[in-house]
Amino acid sequence: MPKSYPAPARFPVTVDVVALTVRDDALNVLLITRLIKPFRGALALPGGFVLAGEDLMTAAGRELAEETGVEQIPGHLEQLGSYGPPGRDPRGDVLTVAHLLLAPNFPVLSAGSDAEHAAWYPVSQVLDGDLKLAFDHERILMDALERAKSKLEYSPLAAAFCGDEFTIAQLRAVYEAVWDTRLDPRNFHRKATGTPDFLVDTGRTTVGDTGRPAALYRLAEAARSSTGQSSRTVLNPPLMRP
Amino acid sequence: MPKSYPAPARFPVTVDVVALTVRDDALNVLLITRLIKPFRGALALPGGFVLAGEDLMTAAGRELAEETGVEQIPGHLEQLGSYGPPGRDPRGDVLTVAHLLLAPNFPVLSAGSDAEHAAWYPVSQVLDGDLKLAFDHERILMDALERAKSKLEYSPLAAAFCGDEFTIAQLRAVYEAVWDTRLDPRNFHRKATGTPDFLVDTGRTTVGDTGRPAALYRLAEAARSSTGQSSRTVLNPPLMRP
DNA sequence: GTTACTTATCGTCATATTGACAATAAATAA
DNA sequence: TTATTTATTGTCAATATGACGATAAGTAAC
Repeated sequence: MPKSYPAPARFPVTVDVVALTVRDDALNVLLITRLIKPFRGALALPGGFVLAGEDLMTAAGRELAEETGVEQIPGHLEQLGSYGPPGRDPRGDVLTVAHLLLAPNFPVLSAGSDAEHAAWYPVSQVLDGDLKLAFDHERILMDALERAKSKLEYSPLAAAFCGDEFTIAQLRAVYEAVWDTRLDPRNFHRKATGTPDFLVDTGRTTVGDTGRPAALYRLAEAARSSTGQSSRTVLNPPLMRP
Repeated sequence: MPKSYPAPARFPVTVDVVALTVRDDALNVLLITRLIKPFRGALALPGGFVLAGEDLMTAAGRELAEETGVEQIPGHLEQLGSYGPPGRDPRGDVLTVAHLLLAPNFPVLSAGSDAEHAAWYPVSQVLDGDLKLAFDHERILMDALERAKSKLEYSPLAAAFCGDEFTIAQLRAVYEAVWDTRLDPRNFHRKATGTPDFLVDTGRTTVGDTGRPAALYRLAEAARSSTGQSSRTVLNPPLMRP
């Protein structure tokens, strides 16, 4: 690619992770409290520098692991987009590749005193302006939210917020939290169970809860293989926001 | 974001552009013939190094201009995604931020002998294996194609392939070329003209062509403002692939 | 045990959208 | 004037959606 004349500038490259989950029927995002120089004490997305020879997705997973203590990537991780370099880090031109993690509510390591403390925060607090984020992380979060919302429309990725098995109501709660709307339980049930290649009935049901036991479903195999960036829609027709 | 221990590696960063257009009812991609070291003589996506202090989108537009001679960005440019660093460039770890351009059929500069020669190539030739691309550019192209296909479903971006004014048939030809399918002209007409905030009738028509003159439309103002990455769907309900 | 309550699931119906295809409109070509 | 071509308007059945009634199957209260 180089012509020859422009000096191939080199940039520090970081990966950031917008980790989303649903806790208490509300969408939450994982944030760390910065302990060092720029924006010290402020909240920020977890992330860090990409190491030489390291894959972007790997780096994102590693940073997530370092700052939360999770062993395996606990949900669906995908690339969101790249930001910068200019004007986003007071230390200079830093390019960041943001990632999106959709995961079940996993516990974050209660870090020791000198590690950056990670915790879940309701997204609504950021939207309301109650929480300020460092760098351009608020913008990245906004892009992540829009991505997550639209992903739920055309892909089976809502299930990434649930465990391996889940009820239709739990799946609906995910849609309601991410979209910040209420959905009719009966119509949602019809749509979710009626969409081909989406859910399979495990035959088992919940027990002990109040109300009628709910059937437990899992993602269909066809929906599980939605790996790379360029996976074809599975939800057809899509499940659109009201 | 840095802990302190891992040395913040710096990477050369390039931008690549997957420029797509419709020529003779077929989807084409802009490729350059490499004149230098790695993959010399092979076809590749236009692109080049990001300069210090330069914005990614700006860099993509600049590289496109340098290699085709276009003055202004001739269509819709958006970020596609980032690739690498490891294992994609024999010269070392290079991170590339791929971009997607959807544009009308614009003429490329017939470059002099020592400049990299850019030209349109039917995408089908790449898909058929008749053309081999340098680096991981084939994979990037595949991702771009899937992105373009899905963009046409829920955004008004098909119009980016047309000029300022266009007929319904021209718009349909875009969908047919990108999706590689045939669409019923009558149903398409109904859908395109019936979708709110999509098209506005200019009142004028084509002249001189064979057959009945067609009404000329332009993009509605609401659809024009679909700028950033996170623009909300305009086509609602979407126009899905068959 | 019954009865009340709660959540899950099935059913109904009007409306909107889609796909298939007939018919008409308005130009050019013969 | 007639044939040909492309554009545009309709029709109709099948499908999907939104609103909401009714039933099922548990737990909680008495």
